[in-house]
Amino acid sequence: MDAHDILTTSYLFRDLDTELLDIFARATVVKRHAKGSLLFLHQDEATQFYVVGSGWVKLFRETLDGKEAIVDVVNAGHLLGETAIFEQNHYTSSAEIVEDAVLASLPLSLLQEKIEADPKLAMKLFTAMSRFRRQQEDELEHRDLQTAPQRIGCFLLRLCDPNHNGPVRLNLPYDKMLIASRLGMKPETFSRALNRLKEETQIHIDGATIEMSSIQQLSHYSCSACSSSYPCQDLG
Amino acid sequence: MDAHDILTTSYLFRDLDTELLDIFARATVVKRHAKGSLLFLHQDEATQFYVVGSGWVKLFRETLDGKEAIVDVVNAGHLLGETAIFEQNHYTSSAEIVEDAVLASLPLSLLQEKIEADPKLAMKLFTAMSRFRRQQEDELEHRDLQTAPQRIGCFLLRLCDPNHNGPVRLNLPYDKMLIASRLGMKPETFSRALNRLKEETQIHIDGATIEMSSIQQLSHYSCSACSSSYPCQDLG
DNA sequence: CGAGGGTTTGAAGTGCATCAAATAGTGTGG
DNA sequence: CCACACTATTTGATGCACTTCAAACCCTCG
Repeated sequence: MDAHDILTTSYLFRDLDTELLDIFARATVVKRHAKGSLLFLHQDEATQFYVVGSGWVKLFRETLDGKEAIVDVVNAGHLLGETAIFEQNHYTSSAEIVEDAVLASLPLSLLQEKIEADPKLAMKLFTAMSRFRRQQEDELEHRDLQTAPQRIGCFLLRLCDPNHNGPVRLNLPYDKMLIASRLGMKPETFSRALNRLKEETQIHIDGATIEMSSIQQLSHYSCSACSSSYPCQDLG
Repeated sequence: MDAHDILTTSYLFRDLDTELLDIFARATVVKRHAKGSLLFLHQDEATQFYVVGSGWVKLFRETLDGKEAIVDVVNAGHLLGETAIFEQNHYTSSAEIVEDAVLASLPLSLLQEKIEADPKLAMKLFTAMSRFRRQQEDELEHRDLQTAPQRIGCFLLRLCDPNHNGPVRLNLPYDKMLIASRLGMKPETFSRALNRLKEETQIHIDGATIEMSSIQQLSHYSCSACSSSYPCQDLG
């Protein structure tokens, strides 16, 4: 995958004028990152932002007493660190590679310059930020109103293609431990909640493989405790 | 308070070119809203956005089974409904007046038109969105990592002037019931947590009045369980 | 004064966390 | 290919924080 390919997986760079896209592509460095490596730290000085080409990256913050809160876990097509533009060039969270990843890195200064010059690009970044904001609101609502098994159900639904009909079979995208903290629970709770979900919805779970006879089986269970109805995820 | 006055309480319109500000001011309608009235509903078609001149407005969402999650409770200087621009002109939450309010209302179409034309205005909106996004991240972290009394302490700290030295005396800005759900807890829990906070920090509470000998008294207690150190709030 | 909501208090329940230990998986060197 | 070391996951027992349900108290406002 070259710079072009990775950039255009992100909404921000899709459908951009060829010249502008080329400018970004030429300023891009594509690099492989091993699982476990740290990309940047909360409150570090920021010069680069990233587009995920493949793999998974965890965004998190730590308190003084060593506890960590996960902000998000993202994969291909997502932006990392771009918000530092609006925060005096400091990252707003730490980022760690949790599954071997290929990342495109670009200078923040270039993004800053171009969004000020190109309203179309600015609107795209607005859309991306807005989408993330909405996701955060959903997340907050879920923590308030959904039970642990419902949150897992919701997480699984977001892995599905909402237009798919009939039986679904899917794999958990990363460690159960990580999914647990992504959903704001402990590994033990996750394990038990998954069992409860299995009992209460009749879906089939074997290790990291999930099978269900239909999406409705889950959405009925999880989405009743949410203000938006399925599919609630970002499309496109 | 006329349109100009209200608009310039918001970061979005402050330091704007006089001509542009005038265009917005002429399109503004200022209206008084009584406590209890609904401003708009989640997923309603949106044509207007608002700037709060005075009073308090609750942003919330409801699930099918009647539970509600509070997104935010805002006062003077805050924007309402402006994000509908990026959501196909639909509001992303409901809004209810919780303390008699004066609101300036403006057409979304005008905002849309002007941010596409004026990069400076666009950058201001970016800053406002970014600030809100950060606040949401903090909120999520707090729900994860802080206890109920710590969250109340954090809430109180955000009502203080961080540069103030010595004894502080302040009033709760709205109903305890509402503060409770703003912080994601039940009224009973709030009441008990407030007592616990009193015991554990030696601050003085009488009805809606809070007194403490210094800000440190609280920040030491609440901010130890948070990734950002006091003052964590948005300045300016 | 009395009605009605806001607030507090008490008693009991629920869900998730914690601590501890067993089990399953994975990768390593022999 | 096996045994070991190490990590991920599961299970059990117990504890704590917040919720729920119920009732009292308080405050305000007609």
